Amino acid sequence: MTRLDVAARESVSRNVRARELQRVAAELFFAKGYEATTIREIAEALGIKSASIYYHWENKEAILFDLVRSTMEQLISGARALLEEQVHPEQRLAALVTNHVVLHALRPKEAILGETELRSLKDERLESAMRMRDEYEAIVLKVLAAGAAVGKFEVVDLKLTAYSIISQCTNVGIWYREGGRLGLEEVVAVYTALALRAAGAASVDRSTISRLAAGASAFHEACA
Amino acid sequence: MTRLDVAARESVSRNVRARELQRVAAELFFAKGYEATTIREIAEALGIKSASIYYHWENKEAILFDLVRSTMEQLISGARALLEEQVHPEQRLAALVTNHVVLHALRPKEAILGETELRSLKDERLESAMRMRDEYEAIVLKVLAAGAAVGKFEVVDLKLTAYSIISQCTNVGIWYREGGRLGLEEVVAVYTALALRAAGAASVDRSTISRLAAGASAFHEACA
Amino acid sequence: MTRLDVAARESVSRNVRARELQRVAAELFFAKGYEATTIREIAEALGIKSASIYYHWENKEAILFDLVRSTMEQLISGARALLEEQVHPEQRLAALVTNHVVLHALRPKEAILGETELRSLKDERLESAMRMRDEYEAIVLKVLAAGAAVGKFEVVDLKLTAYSIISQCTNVGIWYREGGRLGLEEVVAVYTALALRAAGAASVDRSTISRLAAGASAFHEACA
Amino acid sequence: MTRLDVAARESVSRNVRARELQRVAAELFFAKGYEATTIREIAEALGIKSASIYYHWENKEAILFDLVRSTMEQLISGARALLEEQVHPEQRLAALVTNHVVLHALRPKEAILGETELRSLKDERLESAMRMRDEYEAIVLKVLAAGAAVGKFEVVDLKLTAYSIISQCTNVGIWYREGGRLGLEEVVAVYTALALRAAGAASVDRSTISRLAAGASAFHEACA
DNA sequence: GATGAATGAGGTTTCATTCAT
DNA sequence: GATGAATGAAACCTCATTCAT
Repeated sequence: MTRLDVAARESVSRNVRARELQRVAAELFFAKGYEATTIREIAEALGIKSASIYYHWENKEAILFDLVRSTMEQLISGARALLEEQVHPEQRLAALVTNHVVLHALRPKEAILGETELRSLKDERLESAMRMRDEYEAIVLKVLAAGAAVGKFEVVDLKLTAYSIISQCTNVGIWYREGGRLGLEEVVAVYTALALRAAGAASVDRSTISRLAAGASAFHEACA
Repeated sequence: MTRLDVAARESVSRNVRARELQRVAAELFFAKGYEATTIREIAEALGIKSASIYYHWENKEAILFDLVRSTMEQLISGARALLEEQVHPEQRLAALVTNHVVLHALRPKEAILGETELRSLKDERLESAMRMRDEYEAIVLKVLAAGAAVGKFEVVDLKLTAYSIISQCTNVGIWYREGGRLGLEEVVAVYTALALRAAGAASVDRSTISRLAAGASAFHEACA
Repeated sequence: MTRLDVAARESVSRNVRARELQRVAAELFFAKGYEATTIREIAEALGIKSASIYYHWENKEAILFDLVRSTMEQLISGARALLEEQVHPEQRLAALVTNHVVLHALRPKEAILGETELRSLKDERLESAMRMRDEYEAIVLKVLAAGAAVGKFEVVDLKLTAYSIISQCTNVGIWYREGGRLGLEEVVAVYTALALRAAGAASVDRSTISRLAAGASAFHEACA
Repeated sequence: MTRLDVAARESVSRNVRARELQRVAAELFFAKGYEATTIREIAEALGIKSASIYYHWENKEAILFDLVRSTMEQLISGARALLEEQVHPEQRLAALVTNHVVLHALRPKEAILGETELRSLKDERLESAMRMRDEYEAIVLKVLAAGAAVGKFEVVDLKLTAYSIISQCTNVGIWYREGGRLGLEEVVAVYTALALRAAGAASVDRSTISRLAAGASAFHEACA
């Protein structure tokens, strides 16, 4: 084995550990909340001792922050990627909704932490997370404002509509389960319809939904 | 002073203490979360020692449960009271939205705990709280279903629409502040419009909004 | 029992606890060092659980600081009290030495912590302790300088002589034990002789030593 | 390169590493104390990982012991070397003081550990270190006793005088810095004067001081 | 009604040390 | 020679809760 092989394998194994911990921590944080979850529980779920966690992470808050940051980054970059190919305001809004819904459906536990556990972050980590959240909100607001500006949307209140759309799409993570009553594309279709209604916009046809859902799924599955 | 007078005064002062604690605890639970809030902090905010809390409450969980129960009861009874006078599906949905928005605007800290801190309740208390939540959801679902049945609503998906409406109305507690950009009636108007759009329903006129907002305010202020 | 009685008894019992802890902590810090002493050991020596320590003290550092502060205050106030009655430079220096030696002989474990464990204090507590140490050094320096100014002392180097006298007197705590080879007054006599030699001063007669030793003993025993 | 050359080179590089670690460890132990210093800090200061320390040293205590032993050996062998050439009691005492002061001035951090951190050693290492300390004390006592026996010293108390001289000379390490108010020879002069006064002895002339200081400096610099 | 004092349980984190590579 | 990863032990400290007064 060459030196590079060793380095590569080490890097892989480090990533594997990190991924594993993120999965386990997200599960526990989602189920019990960050504060109610102990480092020991995370370690036990990983099959290691709690002290070993500290070789990889600075402290408990860093674990939460890693999760929040990585999902927020994925949310934002997914939004940007899907928006790039859309021109019409309705399709742009549909793209945003699809991205949001797909991420929250595929990684519900991780994705929701950015909403529910932000208050457990402190100082720089809190600021950093809030900056990302603001960045995402700005993207949504911009799409709504642009559609309203060209007369395609009839928005009751810009900010409140944005909040409503975001919060209703976030909801998907609470109830959606693979193999449930609705397939992922159908869920996307429902939330897109609701969002377009909230924006006072015309609906988009099903083929657009299909295309967007496929794109979003590909993007977010590649991230995992 | 008769025996009864003493009892009455004690009961009143007990209620006063209880109200005070509920206010303080809601504030802290809202700001830091239930798990991150300590009994000592609550006691300090009340100007007493932590041991004294246990004269009034069985334990920490009971404090949370009291808050959750009282706001859920208020939410449900408010909804029933406002619905009683409405006949048309649109007005009935508007009544639900108004009730929800007004309660969350007037008592944001208490009202949101039923969403965010439910998972800290256990056993019977958790079941009891979940039963109330289900009861409230059933009311919303029934209004939506009735409107759809008579062809006044065009609902994409019953359950998802209900969730959407509830979650977007709950949002109001996060940003609404008395004396802010929008007055309470305007906020009600916005959320009613959004909810009617989500339900695929015709809009209601402003005078209805005014009447409902006034009724809901009266109801919930009387509770406080 | 009246209210005042209760308050008095409580205050007494609090002081008793505090005294007890200071004795026990001084013993352990002296024997093993501050860092090597655990809160549990202190608690066990007191017959309580480690958590109980935190009802009385903010943290471990506060225990050390309490010890350091109280002995430094006693050292300084003892020096001031004994100096008040002395006029001649030799007697003033003898008074300083007597005070220092007696305190370190009576409370060796507490007294030495201000030298050996200062570095474990941090921030304000460290600054506060260093301010007291500087204050004490200034007293010694002033006495030496005054004696030199009137030609009664022949000081090789002011600062180094002060350090030497202080450090050799501090030494007493390491070996002196009640009932040992030398009685307290004899020890005072030895260290006074050494200090006067170090300062290039005439010796003082034994009756002065006796008087000073008695005064210092009375003062410091009253403190305990 | 022969086998022996390799061994020699290894031995040299091992010594270089060892010297480096001793310097770094002494610095940290001096600044923060042995207990408060971590193996990781030592490793970081050396630019290696903490696990690597264990290739060179058995454990943390061994690092401290190595430091204590090497400086104590140097203190004792320096004392013996300087005493060899002195005959008169005053000069012999001056030689002891010079040796002590010079070592503590040149290697203050290492030298003081034998006083302050002895209690962190255990079992054989503690006994070994205490034996060396006793050996050194015996040398000082012998010089004092010999001077007193021939009537050149007027000692108040043999043991206490020895302790006083040792402790005041040890002090030099706390405040002396190269390039400060006093040069090394002046410092030696001051402490020699103080020691001779403490012993009730006549002073020695400056040329003796110069000679002793030069000899001690040469000896201890050669050790480094 | 209130609280001083205490405590059991357990939390996060640190640290010296080990060992396979 | 060096280190990544892990760990046992234990440190400090927190907190809900109890109970005698």
